[in-house]
Amino acid sequence: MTKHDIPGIVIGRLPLYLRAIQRMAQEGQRVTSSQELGERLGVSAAQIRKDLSQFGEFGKQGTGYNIKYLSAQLRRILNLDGVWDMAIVGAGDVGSALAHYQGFRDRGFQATMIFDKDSGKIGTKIGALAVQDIANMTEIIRQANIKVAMVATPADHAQEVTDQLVEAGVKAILNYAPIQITVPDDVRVEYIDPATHLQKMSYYLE
Amino acid sequence: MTKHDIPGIVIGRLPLYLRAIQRMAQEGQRVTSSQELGERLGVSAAQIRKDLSQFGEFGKQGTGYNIKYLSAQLRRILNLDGVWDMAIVGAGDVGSALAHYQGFRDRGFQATMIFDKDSGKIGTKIGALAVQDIANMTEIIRQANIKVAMVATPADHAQEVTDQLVEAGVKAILNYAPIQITVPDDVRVEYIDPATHLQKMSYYLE
DNA sequence: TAGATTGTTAATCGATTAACAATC
DNA sequence: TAGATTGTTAATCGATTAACAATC
Repeated sequence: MTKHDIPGIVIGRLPLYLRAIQRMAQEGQRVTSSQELGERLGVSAAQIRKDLSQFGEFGKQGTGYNIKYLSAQLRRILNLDGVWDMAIVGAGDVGSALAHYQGFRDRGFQATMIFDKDSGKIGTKIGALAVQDIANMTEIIRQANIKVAMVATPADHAQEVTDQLVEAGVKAILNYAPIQITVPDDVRVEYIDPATHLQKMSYYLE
Repeated sequence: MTKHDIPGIVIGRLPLYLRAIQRMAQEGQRVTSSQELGERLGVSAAQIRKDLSQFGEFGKQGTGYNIKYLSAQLRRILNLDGVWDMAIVGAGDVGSALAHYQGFRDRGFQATMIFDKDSGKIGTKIGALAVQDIANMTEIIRQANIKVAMVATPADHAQEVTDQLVEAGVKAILNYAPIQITVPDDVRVEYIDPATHLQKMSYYLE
């Protein structure tokens, strides 16, 4: 089984399944079914069973899925057994909010460094992180063996910063800049752009 | 033509097309083709032509699409001719970053109010906005005829806050809380959860 | 006119769902 | 045992792509 045997659209749903069952666990629930999970998430029970069956047999006929077990399996599949260190590029409002955000840790990630090019910001602290000079970024990231980064610069610097991250060995980039960026085949990019989400919805307004 | 004749997946791509051609316009370009646009966005030329053809004929054989014209048409289709006022719920780091964010305006939205329940925050200013008491939210939003809101509360308050927004007449919600929320059929919800994006990518790491 | 590119149809591809035997 | 629910297959549904006549 290579990574590419499984459609990306299936992989994209696994984190949603994980989030939902972790919440169920928090609420003290021990077992769930594809039906219950599907209702919570607004997807069909058949789809959940089919998705999970791509990776193994995690349920039991008649009773459903043990939540702790399924949670552990999903974390294993998604490479979330440890915690991935992340770099943040850009110490504006978005980068700052990301540096403060406490929610990553429980879900397998933590920001360990933040970079900016503004000399007025370099050296200041954002939460627990001191802003570092972007001029040294490539070397520092490579040294620390960081594989995950979040880009929170203005659009017109995003590609340049991305090139440096790739050069430094980063393999997964979460891009907050409202622009498409180009990377080699072995690097993944995901996008977060609130305005595009809002525009999707405004179509249906009025 | 009702709104539901056109697949949501097509609507979801229009903002990306718009973003790309607005950038082209900014760079002084006057005309583009489905091929060029597709290369920029990593989608096929055929898909772009097919998507656009759902709404009309915007191009010219032999030459392509006039950027200003296509941009205006997309804005019209997406209901972006004016500026939609938005409410922000939750004045933590995320709400605060959203309140400061200058990028919405050019893309058809602006935050005009922010609410929190913390009496220590109520009355303080975040950018141009004074934090208001969430206890008065429903009334204030209804009064102002606000149709769009962003939820930036902790997960365990997101549903409660959503119910109030719906009650106040909001029809589009961008939810930053890492939890699925339930709304009536005539209300749209989009989700932003950086951790799920990161988890999608970690599957491919190592 | 020759070259380029659209809008659209038909073919292909892929994803979702329904159904059910297996079995806890 | 009877009831419930899985994992999986086949059928359905929907989205993408290829191809090309129309035409700028």
